[in-house]
Amino acid sequence: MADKKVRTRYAPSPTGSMHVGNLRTALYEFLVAKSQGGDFVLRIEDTDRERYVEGAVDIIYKTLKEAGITHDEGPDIGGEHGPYVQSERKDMYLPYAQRLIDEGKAYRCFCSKERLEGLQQESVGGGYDRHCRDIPKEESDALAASGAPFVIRQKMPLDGSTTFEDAVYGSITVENSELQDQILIKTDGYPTYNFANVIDDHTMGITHVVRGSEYLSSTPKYNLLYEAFGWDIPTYIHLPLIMGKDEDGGVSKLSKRHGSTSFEDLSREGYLPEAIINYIALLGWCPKDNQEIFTMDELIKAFSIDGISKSPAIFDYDKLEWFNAEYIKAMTPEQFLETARPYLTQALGDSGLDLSKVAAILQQRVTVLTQIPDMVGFLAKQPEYDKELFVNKKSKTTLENAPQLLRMSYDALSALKSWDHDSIHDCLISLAAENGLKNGTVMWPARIAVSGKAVTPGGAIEILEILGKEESLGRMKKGLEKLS
RNA sequence: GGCCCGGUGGUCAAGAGGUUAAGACACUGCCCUUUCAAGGCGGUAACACGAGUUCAAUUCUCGUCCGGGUCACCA
Repeated sequence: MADKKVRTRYAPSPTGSMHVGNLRTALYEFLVAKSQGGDFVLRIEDTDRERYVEGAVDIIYKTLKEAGITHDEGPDIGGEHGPYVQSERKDMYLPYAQRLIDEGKAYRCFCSKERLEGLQQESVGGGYDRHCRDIPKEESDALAASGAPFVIRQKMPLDGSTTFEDAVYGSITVENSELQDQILIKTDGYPTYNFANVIDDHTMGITHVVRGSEYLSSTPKYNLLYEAFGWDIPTYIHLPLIMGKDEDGGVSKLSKRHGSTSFEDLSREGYLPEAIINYIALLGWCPKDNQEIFTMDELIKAFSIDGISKSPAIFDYDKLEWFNAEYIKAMTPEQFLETARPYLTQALGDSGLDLSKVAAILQQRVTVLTQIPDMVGFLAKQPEYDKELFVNKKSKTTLENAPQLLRMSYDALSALKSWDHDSIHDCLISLAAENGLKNGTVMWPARIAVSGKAVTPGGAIEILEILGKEESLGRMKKGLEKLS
């Protein structure tokens, strides 16, 4: 068999923001294709007009773009297999369903929703009873012609079993008796997801179907459809689910109640796209050499299907945060300044402070961008603080010695001609040396006075420098007053 | 409930019939230090259980238990 070019597709429904589970599926589909020199296709599945959300398609484009997952074909860029929006393909599906009816592999079902609901209530897990499966052709045609609403169902085999191969889970067999006569075309004329999926995947030449393992049990239904049409069955790659921790300690498929689970949310909360992608790439897949940090190109090179695991993975915000911090630390100072700028501006406004200096003390300490305003707010406006802050055991400072120490620093700094990092540093360090004190003993009171916080990004020297001489001395003076 | 899938530290995970059962996150100890971080060096912690196969099973088989998924005119 000649090697066909690998083609995968990401087929989201425009129903809102992009969940990390979907994002991860998109990523893997992209990686499956790209790691084998194939194409990655974007297809919008909007057959459910009731759940359609305005603007959701744009979110998909935006998310994919920010995540660095680029498609080769799609609604926005076209391609040879269009249209790429299911609603625009609507007319394609009915003929296929009709063909199955003509071949006796499908039939019209005229049952009302009420009847079907009744069936479900009668027996637990009991589904459709194939009531319309054997309506004679003439009768069916006449009913349809009379305008009676109907759906089209596929005739499932009554006995035997269906087996399929999954690239991750291996061989899976399901008894056909478990399968219902699935609906292909809904009353509104639209195809069901399952049906449209098969038709689209086939007509778009998709070779590898990558999706979450929640589809594992419905895969036989897909295969029966491929078989009914006599089409080649694609390679199935089912992905282990991403789970979230429930409040009661249990776990379940990751969803909104587990917190921020969409790319948008995470991004808004200060996680970098690269970090999100890197993290979810490793949720369910492991490289041969255990590398942790990956660029997208590296992922493409390292990715292989046999590294995909079978067991579900719990989404771990701690690890995501670690990745985020790694990416932040790896930025150039300029890059970090730019990504931090909105947050810095939010906290510091037009305080006139040198943002690049502020960014510099932040870069090694920030793990999530949204922490920034809280971390630097004290620079713009000193918070109220308790004089107890001047007490620090490790630095050997007490309420008794703090006034003198602070006074000492104040005088020395006042005399300083140039106000830059080195000058301040030398000034305070030599002050400590001359008085036989630990550096920390001198630095602690100064830092507290100037910041009003027990914990700050950067030490006394950095904060003094950023604040400038006038503001620094002003704050120190207030500190002295507070101590007296 | 039926069916399907899974089960290595708290989390992500590598692994192989014989290993001191990797690594990362988290937690934690020490060092460094101008607070906090970052960085460096350590530490605690795992093969769900019971049979079987085998000289040898965490690894293969079966059962049990536990967990998850799925059973729509949703996707």
